[in-house]
Amino acid sequence: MRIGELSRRTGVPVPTIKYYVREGLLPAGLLTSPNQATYGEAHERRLRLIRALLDVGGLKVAAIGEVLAAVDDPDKSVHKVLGVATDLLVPRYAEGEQDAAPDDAPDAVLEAARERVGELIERRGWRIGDDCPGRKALAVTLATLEGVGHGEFAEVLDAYADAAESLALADLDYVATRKGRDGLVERAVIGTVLGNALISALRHLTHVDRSARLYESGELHRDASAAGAGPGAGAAPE
Amino acid sequence: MRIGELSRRTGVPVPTIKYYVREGLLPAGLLTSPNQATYGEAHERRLRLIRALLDVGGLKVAAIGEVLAAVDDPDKSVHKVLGVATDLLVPRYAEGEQDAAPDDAPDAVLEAARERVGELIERRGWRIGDDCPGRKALAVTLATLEGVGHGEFAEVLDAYADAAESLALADLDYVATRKGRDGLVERAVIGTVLGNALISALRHLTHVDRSARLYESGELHRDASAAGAGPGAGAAPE
DNA sequence: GGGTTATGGATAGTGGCACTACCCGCTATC
DNA sequence: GATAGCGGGTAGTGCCACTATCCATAACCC
Repeated sequence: MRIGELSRRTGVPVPTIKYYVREGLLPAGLLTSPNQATYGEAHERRLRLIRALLDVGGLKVAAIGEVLAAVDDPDKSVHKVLGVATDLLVPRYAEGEQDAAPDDAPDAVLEAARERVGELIERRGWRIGDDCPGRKALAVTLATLEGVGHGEFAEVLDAYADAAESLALADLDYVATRKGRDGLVERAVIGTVLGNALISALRHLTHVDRSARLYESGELHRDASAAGAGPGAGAAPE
Repeated sequence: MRIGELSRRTGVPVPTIKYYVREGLLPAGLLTSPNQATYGEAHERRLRLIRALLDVGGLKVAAIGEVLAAVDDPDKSVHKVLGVATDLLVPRYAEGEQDAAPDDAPDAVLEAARERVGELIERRGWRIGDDCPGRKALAVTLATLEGVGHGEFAEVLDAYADAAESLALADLDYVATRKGRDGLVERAVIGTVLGNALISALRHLTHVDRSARLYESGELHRDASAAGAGPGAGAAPE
């Protein structure tokens, strides 16, 4: 097929497809003459994957490029590709994140949180390297909780870790059914990214359900004139 | 305190604080003279909350404005505020999301996914309105899975739902310890947003652990020269 | 075979968003 | 009284995911 049909099939505009090719997300079409190329089913799959990672996964184009480059590199071990892939999915709290009170305590809170993360990992027996970005991501989250005065929320950490382990088991059921490296890696990427979207949506639903049961008598969420919340401005708290 | 100290305490630049005030996220300081104002501890808390929702929660400024406006509106019931808050956290798949093949099937896949979501909700006995955005969010995710050729992943849906229910229980333990409306609502918001970040980070860690156990003998994640993945370009798949 | 449409390739521009710079006249502080 | 900080406003910045435009050529359609 040519680019027009690829565009029609996937709903991605032609210029956008060209853009993805330029960015290295999508391999160029196979040239049949100096200025004519054809695209195969692999291109279509790849394109849909890109859109999934972009729209549902919320990854940015550059990150997708890195993930796909790792996936396409046959020299990388499964473990390493999975490492790259999952690393890219964790929001990259660049360097100086958090409030970082310059004179008070630069990041003593963060350091304490890191420690707690280490304890958790040890308690769980997880095999995780010292500079795995997930450690920092979790520590930043815990530190942020402290920062907003909700450090107690961390008490549910173990319940969350239980849930995460159940999810990992479920993911494994899916991923490990494939034997070939490529299919396996793709499943892992999909599982990680879309799995996050899945759990997030499900959490939303369970929260709505809980809220309905507890704080509202008969009315259902969004049945009446619920939400809406006029043009969001003019807050007047405290 | 004046704006400079507020800035120093939270690490947020003064112009940014002014920007938040302009956007209605943060109430203005109390004027003591025509051009002099003081800020209290409530401002500091609010500011930290804004940064948490922004940096860790990934909400955009406008969405934060809506959430806070709802939180600050004493006329809104707990259930409604929670509805607004959790709604804003679900990525707003605007309208025409997904691939949307224009001639093939406009969104038959999406419709089928919606149906499956309905069945799940019924099966679970969740009390959720028909136009709750979470339904769509979940349906979009399922449809996307189909689109990338991984519809089978939806088989783990029930396992995910189990996990989501456990998490909801844990959240409840935390939220319901507060009785006053305001504290309760804030806990709910925090729990929803930061809880997502928490579970996402924990999932990352469990995946790294699983990956290490399964696909690598002794080496630990990121111990050696793992990731890195040079300038992401020049992919050559298929 | 001649006109319309689509294509590959490239450069430049757009729109959204979260800030950030700059300026003014005034005020707190040393 | 000098210096630094402040409230308030407008305009600009940097990043990012596209999108527009152009060109010469190729495909398709009668």
